[in-house]
Amino acid sequence: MHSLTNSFVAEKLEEIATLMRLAGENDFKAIAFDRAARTIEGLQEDINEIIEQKGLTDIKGIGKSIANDLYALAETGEVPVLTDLKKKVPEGLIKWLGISGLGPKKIYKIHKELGITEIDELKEKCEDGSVAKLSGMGAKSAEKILKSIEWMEQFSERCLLDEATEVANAMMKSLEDLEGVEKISIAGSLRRSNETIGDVDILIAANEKFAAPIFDVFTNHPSVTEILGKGETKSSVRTKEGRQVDLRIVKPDHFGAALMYFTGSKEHNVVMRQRARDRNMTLNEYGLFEMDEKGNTNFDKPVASESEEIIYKKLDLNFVPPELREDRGEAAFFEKNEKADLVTVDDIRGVLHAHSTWSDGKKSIKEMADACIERGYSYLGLTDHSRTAAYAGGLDIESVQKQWKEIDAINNQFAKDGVDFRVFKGIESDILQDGSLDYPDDILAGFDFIIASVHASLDKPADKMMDRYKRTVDNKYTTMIGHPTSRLLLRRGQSQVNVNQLIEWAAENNVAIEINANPWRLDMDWRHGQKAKSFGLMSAVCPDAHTIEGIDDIPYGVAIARKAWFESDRILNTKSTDEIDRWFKERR
DNA sequence: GCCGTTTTCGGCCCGACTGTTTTCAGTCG
Repeated sequence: MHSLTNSFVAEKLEEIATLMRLAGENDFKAIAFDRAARTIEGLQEDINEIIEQKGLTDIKGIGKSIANDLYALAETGEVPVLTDLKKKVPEGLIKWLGISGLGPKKIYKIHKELGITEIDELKEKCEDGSVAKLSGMGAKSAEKILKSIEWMEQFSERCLLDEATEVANAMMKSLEDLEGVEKISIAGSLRRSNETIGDVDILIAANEKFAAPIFDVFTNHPSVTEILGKGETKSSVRTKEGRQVDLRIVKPDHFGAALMYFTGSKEHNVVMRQRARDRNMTLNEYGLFEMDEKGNTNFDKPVASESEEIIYKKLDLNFVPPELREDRGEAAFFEKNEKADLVTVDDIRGVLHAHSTWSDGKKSIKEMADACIERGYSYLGLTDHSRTAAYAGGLDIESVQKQWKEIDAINNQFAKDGVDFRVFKGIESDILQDGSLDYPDDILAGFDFIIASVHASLDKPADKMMDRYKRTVDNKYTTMIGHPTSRLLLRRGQSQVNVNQLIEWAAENNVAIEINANPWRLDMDWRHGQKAKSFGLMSAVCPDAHTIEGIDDIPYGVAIARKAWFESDRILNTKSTDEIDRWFKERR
């Protein structure tokens, strides 16, 4: 039997869905695989156990056929249906999906009729007019494809949360005070705080007569390099960063419905529309409308439309925070509960996980501490690299002891000056090959807290990786696990880690798992939030700061913590200095 | 491919926009 991780299985199912679409199969079939992928990704139980107990078909969305595919995957390491699809659909075509304006149907058609599989070939066929000659295509389509390929070659399809936030804020600033703008909001995946963002969506409530001048300001914004489309209700631009920004202007009466609609997620919207239908109503971007027995709808008089709160209310739900709109149990939760008490940026009282010039940080301990004070934080949990991380200037035992003296001196000086601030002695200890920490016990005992992170041998198979983590979590000196999967978004995949299992072990041992707030990481992944919640797992929003600016990544981590359903009392660095000091001491 | 107190077969959420079309398919949120 092959040991699998839930995310690996989800990836396979997603791959099948993508290839099915490209192969021109019934789209509903592909949707079924997509659904199954998402379900397994969000599953709290270990997929291996479910497979062992032959319990896959008990899961909603997984029938006989997909179950058998997964039993085969566990037994042989391969899914027959995927192997077949790979023979049928050339790998090169998957990249074509990134070309805007090209979907699976057209890709399949072009591939079949022109016999090409690579983007370079597609470019040629667009240039020589072959693509334009195909039925349903034309000169404009070919030109659009060429432009989109050009863009793809220059920029990546998606960007990190910090870049999207900056692009959006710059645009919002130039729009929010314009005449006629009654309401303005970011929508889409950025409002939901996804870890990576494709397009930036902005929604404005304004009366029609103001729309044209607002769109003019938008398309003439200094950061705009290309206008992709300009209509009466929607315009799209490309910025110099390579991001697409969509602006929609709706009537003030429709703002709530439109905001809900454009915030998504698609999956959340589907559930909300289904909910509307169950109540003899229909929901679209203009509002929630009554349906009579014959299924006719009176679109002139919405039941609700002006605010999200009232629409949710009419659907018998309390307000669902945007971060949670992913169809992962939010409907069931907000049917019963008024709110989820999610952690906020203002709740964060201290900075845990930061580096100094002692290892690979750019600033001294004192400079980092001062920067924390300036930002209103009460403590700094300093965690330079441990000795095995030689590439990052990891500290040998002698250096550790010297650093402790420096920290003591700094804390004493703060006390003398009447500054209410404390530097905690921490370390980001490498998790060694065998799962042990990087110093002997007598040294480990001298730290206030220890973050244990994997920095080497990232490609070990899942069971080896989990053996390592088991030993680390069992070590009484481990306070927290750092960036559990070692992923770098858009750059490097994740290690084979059974995060569900890790959460159980950590919660049982009173070990926290950090949410690394660096936009490249945002690891642990928010998709494990429900599991973490049900086991009462503690976390901390950690900037992993190597510079002063790095501290300011904390809001991205808070966004992910919210998306992972963390209340403030399960986030360590919402505690006061005394409280967290006590927690560090008492947890052992 | 999945699912079911309207269904074991026939649906599967909804609308705008675009480019190609004389009525619509494909794409995109």
